[in-house]
Amino acid sequence: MNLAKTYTPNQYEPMTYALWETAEAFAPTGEGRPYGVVMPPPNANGDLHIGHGLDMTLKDILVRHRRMKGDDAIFIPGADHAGFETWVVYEKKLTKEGKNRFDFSREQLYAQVWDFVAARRGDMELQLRALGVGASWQHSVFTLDKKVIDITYQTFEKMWNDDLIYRGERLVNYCTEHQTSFADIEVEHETVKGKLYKIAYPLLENVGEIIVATTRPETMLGDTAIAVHPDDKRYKHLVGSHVQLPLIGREIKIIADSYVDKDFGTGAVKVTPAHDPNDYDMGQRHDLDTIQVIGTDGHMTNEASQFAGLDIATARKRVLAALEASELLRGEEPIEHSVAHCYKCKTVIQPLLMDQWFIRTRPLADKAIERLEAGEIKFYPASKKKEVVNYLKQLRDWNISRQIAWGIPIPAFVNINDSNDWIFDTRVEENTIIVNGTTFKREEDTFDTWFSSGQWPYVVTDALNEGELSRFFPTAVMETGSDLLRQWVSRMIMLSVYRTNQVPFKDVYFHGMVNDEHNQKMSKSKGNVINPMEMVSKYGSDAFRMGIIANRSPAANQAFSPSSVVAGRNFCNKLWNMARYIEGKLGSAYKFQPPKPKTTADHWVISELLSAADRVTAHLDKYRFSEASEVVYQTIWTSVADWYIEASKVDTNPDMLAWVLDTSLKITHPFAPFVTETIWQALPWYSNGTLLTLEKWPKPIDYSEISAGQFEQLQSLIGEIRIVTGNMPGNKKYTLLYGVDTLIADNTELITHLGKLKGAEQSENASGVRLASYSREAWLDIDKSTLDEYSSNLEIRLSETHKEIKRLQERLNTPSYLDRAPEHLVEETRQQLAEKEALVGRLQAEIEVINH
RNA sequence: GGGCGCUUAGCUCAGUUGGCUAGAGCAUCUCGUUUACACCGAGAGGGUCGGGGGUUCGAGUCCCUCAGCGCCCACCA
Repeated sequence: MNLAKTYTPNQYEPMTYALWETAEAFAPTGEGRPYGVVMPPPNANGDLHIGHGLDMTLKDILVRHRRMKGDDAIFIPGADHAGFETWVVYEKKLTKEGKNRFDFSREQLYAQVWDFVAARRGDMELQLRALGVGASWQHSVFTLDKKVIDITYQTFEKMWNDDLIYRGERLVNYCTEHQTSFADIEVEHETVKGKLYKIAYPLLENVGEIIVATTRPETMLGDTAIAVHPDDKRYKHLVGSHVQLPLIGREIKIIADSYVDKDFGTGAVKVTPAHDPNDYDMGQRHDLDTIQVIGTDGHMTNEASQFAGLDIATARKRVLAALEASELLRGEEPIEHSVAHCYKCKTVIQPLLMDQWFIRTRPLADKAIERLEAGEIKFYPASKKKEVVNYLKQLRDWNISRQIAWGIPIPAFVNINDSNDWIFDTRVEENTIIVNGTTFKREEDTFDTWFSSGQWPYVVTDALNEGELSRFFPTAVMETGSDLLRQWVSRMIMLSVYRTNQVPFKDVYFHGMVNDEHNQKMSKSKGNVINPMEMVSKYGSDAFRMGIIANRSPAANQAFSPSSVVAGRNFCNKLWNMARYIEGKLGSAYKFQPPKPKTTADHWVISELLSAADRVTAHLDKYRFSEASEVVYQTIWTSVADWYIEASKVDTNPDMLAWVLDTSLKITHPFAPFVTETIWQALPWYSNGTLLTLEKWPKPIDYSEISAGQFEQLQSLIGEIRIVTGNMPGNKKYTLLYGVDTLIADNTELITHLGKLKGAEQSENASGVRLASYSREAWLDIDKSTLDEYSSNLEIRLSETHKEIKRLQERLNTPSYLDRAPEHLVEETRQQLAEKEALVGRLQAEIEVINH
């Protein structure tokens, strides 16, 4: 025997993967319809989390299935430099070593992080292999590979020339902790409890004061106006006059702007264009000065006069104290409001005025919306399409500058004598360049990671250069987490339409978040994080794969249930043992031959397996992963193991057994690649130097539907026998007695075995329990003492059957049902009624026999 | 403030365009060690599909409404 008693995954998985990899089994063949899937590149510096486990499994199932169906299939892997994410990790490391980013040049930092990531990248890739991800490793792309940078630069240049890029001073989201700006989407808004302070500003031309309300008193130092609503009667007469800015003494104007809400606070608002987006907009409208009082280090600037150098929190306290001392603080009240935070360190985001690079998104978004509305991409679930469109409709310009070293440098240089004179140039390794006699200095910032990742599908397939993999663009499907809908998917669509005039993928499937087993979000602080690699080493990769896709629907945040992984583990063992049984029956000298079905079970199992193969394909083509794996699980366990293998013990057909296992392995392979390949390799009549993963999906073979139907009749007879004898104590065995019945007569051994009977005999005058659900005559020779218990059971069945008959009759007596329901349903109802009526007859006869 | 989604067996969830006795895994109970498998086999119990109303011949499925829960978006100082 080549197969051990129990399947121990850890023992086989690495070897099996090595076999695939050595054979380059996951490289595209160039034959068949191209089916390309790109991997959302995992962070090269990180470990895979449970979400990756789901994400990778889903894509791997699709690709393996399509490959077996004969497509030219490829799963293109990648690794992400994860700009900001990795930068944060590396900066922590520097801090631990007592250093900081200012100790090094940009080049030095870049080189250090490169080495840091290179050392870790292999771990992530090993973990992907452990999950059984069948990726074409020779085509792996790192997000800082030359070809990625080249295309990113091309796109930037094209946008520059198309006037889609601009550099400008704008209010950006800035994290003073990480000292970099963020795109709007990278900022988390959180409702916090704060205070609304009321501050009096003395009027200059008039007597009295005007009171404003603010949650950020320290920014008053940078106020350049007071705004009121133009229709506000309370203040109308003051518009155009001036107030004196407390603590600073600056004279500022009162302006009218319809942005102001008359009913909020005092109806008057201080305007700080340098530190608030709305104020910035008002500043633009009214041509106000911008005075920056908070610096990029999170401390007050020199503009803050006596508060200069203080951090924000201290400045706030001091400002409030100073106002109080001047008797200008007119109260405070608690308020709940939404505040932007850094998604990584939770520091409050400062809106700061900075020179940054922006993409004009409107033209890009509009084109993307056109394509989406034309239905060029199918969304699973469909509701997500609206979400993307809505997002694109309100999208504002995209800040792509990041003040970190770990990323793709922005290829732009500025004239050292004219800060508005920028040129595009890719010589980013130079600090300065001379063009036409003028010296230009390099931009220090790098690109937002999502600017390059947003180009991923056409970059990795070399679609712009008509490379080796360009036939896979647009890719077949993008499968990713619904959290990336805006951040990534929307940008891929925009950028792809812009660069290639094509949508980047035909389908998008979103999976949801994987929560813990009590449906709580996994988090380090809660301590409920489940590590996929631990699950893999405990239960096996296949078990994990089957467990994590079970009972899951698209885009829903759902619990991870370890019991499903246990079920997956048990399933793998079941399959393994089925193979062991068949191995024992066939022997190692067996030569594979096309099967000739003989028994009813043979015909039936062919029909079951072929139907399962079709249903799996139909489900997977619609991304119904749970349903597809459910078909495999039930077919293998119930139809094949419980029915067919048991039946085959009575009448063994070696070629059938070999075909049944062959087909079972094939339909299971996309879901549980390791155990199926391991079995395939262990059985010489299959492997013979081949790989299961490169085998084709099962093809139909001939069988008789009539014979298959006869097996179903036998199943219902056996089912009835089991119902009668199922819960009876002891080992007493009964004999089946039957009338003239060739089906039973031809299958007495089968019925005896599966029904655990003493035997089956033909009898003219049978007595005992008549098996009511079998349409012809069959009895069990049950003795009087057990009959009584059974007869109460019969009464229940009789009354239930009467109820069903009543229901069916009511339906058939409803004229509108007969008129409006489809013909075949009405016919079905009639047949059911006839069957139930016949059953009632048999049940009544049985009860009479027992009672006499 | 806006948008989306969820509520089905003790637990975690399926249920494809409305079709008739609502399914799975795990858990529970009974019986069973038949030489592939106790990570097993056979059988059983358990749900008025969150409440209410409507459309329809027919509703877990479509519509309205109420209640509870969750997620996402958002520049009210």
